Amino acid sequence: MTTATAPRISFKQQMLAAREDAIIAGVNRLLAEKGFDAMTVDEVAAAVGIAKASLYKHFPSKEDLAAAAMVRAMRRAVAFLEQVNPADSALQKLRATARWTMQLQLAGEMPSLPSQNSSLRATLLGNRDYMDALMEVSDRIGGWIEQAQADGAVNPKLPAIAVLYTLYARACDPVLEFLKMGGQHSDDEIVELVLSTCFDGLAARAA
Amino acid sequence: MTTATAPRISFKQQMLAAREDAIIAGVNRLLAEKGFDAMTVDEVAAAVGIAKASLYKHFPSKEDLAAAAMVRAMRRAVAFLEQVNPADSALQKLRATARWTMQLQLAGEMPSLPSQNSSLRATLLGNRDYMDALMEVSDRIGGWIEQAQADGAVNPKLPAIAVLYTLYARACDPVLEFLKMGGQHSDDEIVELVLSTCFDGLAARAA
DNA sequence: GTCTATAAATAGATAGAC
DNA sequence: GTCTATCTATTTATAGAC
Repeated sequence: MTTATAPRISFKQQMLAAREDAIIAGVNRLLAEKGFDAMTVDEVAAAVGIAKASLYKHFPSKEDLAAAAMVRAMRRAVAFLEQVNPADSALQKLRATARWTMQLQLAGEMPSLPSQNSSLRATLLGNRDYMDALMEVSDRIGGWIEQAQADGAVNPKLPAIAVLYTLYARACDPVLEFLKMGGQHSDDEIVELVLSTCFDGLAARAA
Repeated sequence: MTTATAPRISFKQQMLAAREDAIIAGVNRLLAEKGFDAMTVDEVAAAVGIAKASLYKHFPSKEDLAAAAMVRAMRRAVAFLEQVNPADSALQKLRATARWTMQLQLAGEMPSLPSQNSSLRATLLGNRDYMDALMEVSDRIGGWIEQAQADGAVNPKLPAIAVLYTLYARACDPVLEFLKMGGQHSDDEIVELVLSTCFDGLAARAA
């Protein structure tokens, strides 16, 4: 068989994958720092230490570049959700997930949501990998939300979809950046403060 | 005296002000729709129905254009705060204010916060009119927050500045847009849902 | 695949006639 | 002040040598 040649191919592929990982990591950081519109391909090339033309050998356009970063971010989210302690309550799982996203944001690694009329949005809606990962994330978190509502840990009167959107929005909450800039609190304190305020709001019973 | 000529001058000035108001209104809407980076001066000119060069007779740069819109938005906020019912409790005043900002956002008239590393940010920090209005807004709301905490209507253990930032952030909360896109709720329902969730979180006592 | 050099398109800003 | 036409710089994207 070809057992002797397989490692060579795999090695090349690993090198390629490693290079592309470095590119995507740079894109991810720039997306978190300044957003898609303000990010330039030149900056990406400079950040990775590669020529701009080489970037275009890997990704056909700026939007595909950003989409690749968003796909990686989504898959990392799936990977996080898969390793959450199954013994935890649904509420604990939700809190752990929200905490993770907030820590990511404070670390400057959370690409901003394409909530605006960005050209990136249409690209993502047509990206199978992204949409699949997004669905996987939404399904898992959605299940926990329903369970938490059944437990009475989250207000059952809230539409589950509204709770899901709220958790997505908190992952990009500018309050984190504001408080960090204030310099009065540690990152952990900021996260716990926003986390508590968020979940206290979700837990409240209707009057 | 010149009482006879004064109306003519005033009329011209009114025309000028009206034109500039139209420009700023267009900028405000575009800022709300796509943000500063994605907004182009050509779009502004097209929206107002004026030549691009004419725009530059009124405002020296794109950033000054956006800054003018942000100043108007801030002054409108001051005007709103000044007409809030003084008989209301501090909590009611805060709720009314947050409700107003959310309604503005759903109406597509809330310019996004310059929270990112936008070049607009430095411009605003150096803009006296903007900073004055921002301080006025922060002082008024900050006073209500402290009063609401004294009343026990807002958790006194939360730093007042964190509450203030939270209210600013809710004015741009993408949850509103998400829920609106879902099409399951009216604008009023969306506002009340997010508003309640927000203030329930702020009201909760520490364990 | 990576590079340098360059094309092609766009955006911010200006010139100059009216 | 408003317009058309243009400039200049930037940006996305590509050509072609190695």
